[in-house]
Amino acid sequence: MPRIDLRQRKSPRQARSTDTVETILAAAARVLERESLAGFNTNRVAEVAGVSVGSLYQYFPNKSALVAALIDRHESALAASIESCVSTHQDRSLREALLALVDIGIAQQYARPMLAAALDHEEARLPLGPRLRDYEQRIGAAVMALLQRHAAELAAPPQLNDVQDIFVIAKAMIEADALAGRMPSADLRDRVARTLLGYLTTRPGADPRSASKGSGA
Amino acid sequence: MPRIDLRQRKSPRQARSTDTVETILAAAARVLERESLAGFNTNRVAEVAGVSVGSLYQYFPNKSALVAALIDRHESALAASIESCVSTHQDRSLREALLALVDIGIAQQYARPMLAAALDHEEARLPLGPRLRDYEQRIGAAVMALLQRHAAELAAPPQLNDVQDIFVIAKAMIEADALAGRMPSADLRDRVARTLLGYLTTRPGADPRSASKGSGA
DNA sequence: AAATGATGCGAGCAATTGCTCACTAATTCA
DNA sequence: TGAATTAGTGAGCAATTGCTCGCATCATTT
Repeated sequence: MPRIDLRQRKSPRQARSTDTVETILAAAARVLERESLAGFNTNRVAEVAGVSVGSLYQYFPNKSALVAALIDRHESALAASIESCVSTHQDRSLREALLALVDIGIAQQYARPMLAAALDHEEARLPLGPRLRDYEQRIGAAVMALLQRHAAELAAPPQLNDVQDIFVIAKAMIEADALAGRMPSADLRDRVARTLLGYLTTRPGADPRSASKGSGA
Repeated sequence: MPRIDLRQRKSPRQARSTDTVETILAAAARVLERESLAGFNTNRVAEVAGVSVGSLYQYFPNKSALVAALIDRHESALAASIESCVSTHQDRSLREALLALVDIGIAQQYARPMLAAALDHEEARLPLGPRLRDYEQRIGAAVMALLQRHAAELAAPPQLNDVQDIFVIAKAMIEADALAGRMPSADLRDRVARTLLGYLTTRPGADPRSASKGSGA
């Protein structure tokens, strides 16, 4: 399984090749969301794109690079949305800002649930380049800024840990909802926001009993 | 891609064939956790098991059925653990019971993180049979019983929704932690328990502002 | 118009895959 | 003992896969 190299093979110099790359990526997304990873192969992508395999391999060195490009776009768009959202909701309450962030996640997941899930899974297994790290860092910074702006309402000063937890919790709840039904549950955004708020505003040792026990079965 | 049938092809009648099935399943688990789904193929599984492909296909009708069997065992064990845990912690505090449940999840995820993640992913895509539904139902009933025992401490009477959310949240947080590092973070169980408690004991409309808005971007 | 390069094509190779089938070996039963 | 049943084998087929390469077609520059 030669899954090592990642970068785009060649940059399109003419307008029509840019279109080709775009068509290929769109087709890749469609194949990935319809057939999942099992049916995702370069021949099929080329066929759906109405392009020859040769053209595909002119711009992407291998199959993984195609997926990587998809992930890159997805993550880039997410980072931009979140940064914009955080700055737009600067003087809103923490709850409102969180709700807005949750809405972004819902929009991303519900737009193409299968695609999002597939990309998510591949993201964990692929050797993500510095670009991806950068997006994640930007997202982390934006959310951290939001938390610091509302530090007074928090149970503890915001840590990097908190940002990651928030992200994981929201993503999981939304993904579960998205994979279960075609439409988002009516109370999804409130449930997620409530969970996040509970996480952020509850003191570490809320319950007096068994506060410092460590060994369990 | 003929991925339709699922059931075991033949039941072992002699002792040695039982061993063979066991060996095959163990090898399947090892291959799945080491090579992920990409490198998971029946020839490789048979090779690792030290058995011929023919023997493999005598008990499992196809590749998917192998994975399904793995999922079945995994889920069965989880259901048993949870039922046992809930009944063991009958007269403990809600927090202690939740911590114990979280410990079960941590144990399952950290024992074989890659395997757990792979099975998790396949579980969503495979046509899970009635057996799986049964396990999930048992888990749901056990957790629901726990919640009802502590209904007084809850913000609202426990719903099926709550059980699912709890499950999703805990699983996601643990999985994220497991995929990040080799050892569980020191504060993982507390963070998860805190999140779950926050979820359960926070009133739906905690923040007075923007309680009943539905449409967002 | 001619030269140069960028873009696109698609047959098809080498490798891998899921899986079958004709067969042998072990076990159980009579 | 010897048939009948169960278990195990592995070469290899048919299909699919990722990917290359020689060649045709376009666009741009001179």
